[in-house]
Amino acid sequence: MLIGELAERAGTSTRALRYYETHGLLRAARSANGYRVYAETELHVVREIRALLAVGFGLDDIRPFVACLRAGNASGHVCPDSVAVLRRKLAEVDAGIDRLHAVRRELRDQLAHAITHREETCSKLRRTAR
Amino acid sequence: MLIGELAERAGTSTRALRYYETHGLLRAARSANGYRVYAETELHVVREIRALLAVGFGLDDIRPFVACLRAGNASGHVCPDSVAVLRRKLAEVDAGIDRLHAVRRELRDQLAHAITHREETCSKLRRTAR
DNA sequence: GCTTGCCTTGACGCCGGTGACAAGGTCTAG
DNA sequence: CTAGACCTTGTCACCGGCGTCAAGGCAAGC
Repeated sequence: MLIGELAERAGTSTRALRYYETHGLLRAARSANGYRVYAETELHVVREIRALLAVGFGLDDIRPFVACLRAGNASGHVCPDSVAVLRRKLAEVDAGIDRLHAVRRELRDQLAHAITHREETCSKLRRTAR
Repeated sequence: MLIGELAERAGTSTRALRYYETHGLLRAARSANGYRVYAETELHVVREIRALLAVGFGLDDIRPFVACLRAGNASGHVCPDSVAVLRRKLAEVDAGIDRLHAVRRELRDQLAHAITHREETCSKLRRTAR
């Protein structure tokens, strides 16, 4: 399987595949003419990568999952390193949610304040605008 | 007030202030030698900018708030354009929270699945690891 | 042999808000 | 006169996951 076919089957671009390779996530043999030749299993690897990227993982986070797949597991999630990353990401997501809630509160307060004081303050603005 | 003093009083860097100026947020007169000379009011502008950046706004989002301040309002939040941005940002934050919740659910499920299948699948990994 | 379509590496662009550095002008105190 | 503490513009670097173009090699059908 050449890079174009893999890209199409995985629903991504050749550029992305080469990028994953330079970052140690994908493996390819080389044919006599220098073309990358992929094993069938790499398709699963690429799909794992894409799925995790879509969830918001970085390439570094994904590395353990790929290693887990290569170790012969049906899922990349079952190895200790993967689980550790999953836990860490879960904590990060929780932190992100908290932060967004704080921002949301502040935005709502500012919005409420803005609407309350709209009459008095914007009368001045309306006068200057005309 | 020169740029160094404004930077220190606002708790930021001269680099940032020049950046804000190139993006149309800050205004400065020039003295005979070419130095930027800031009016006292620019301090409030810079503080508004920093506060909004800290909440997660981009410079483009901040522009209406600065305009609102310059129009003579005590707060940059009270003008229609600012309120529109606040509403939009609030919606964005809500969307972000929803997305993170979805991610969180998925992570939790994958984590649960990984732990459930740890025994059967990782026995193979442990054997290869040794 | 020519075209077409695949493949290769290399390198720049993006987005946003700076940090950091270069090479110079200016002002003030000693 | 000089040191040093300001100021100026301009440029590169960063982060991440690619898109995109450049310039070229290789395979296959006509």
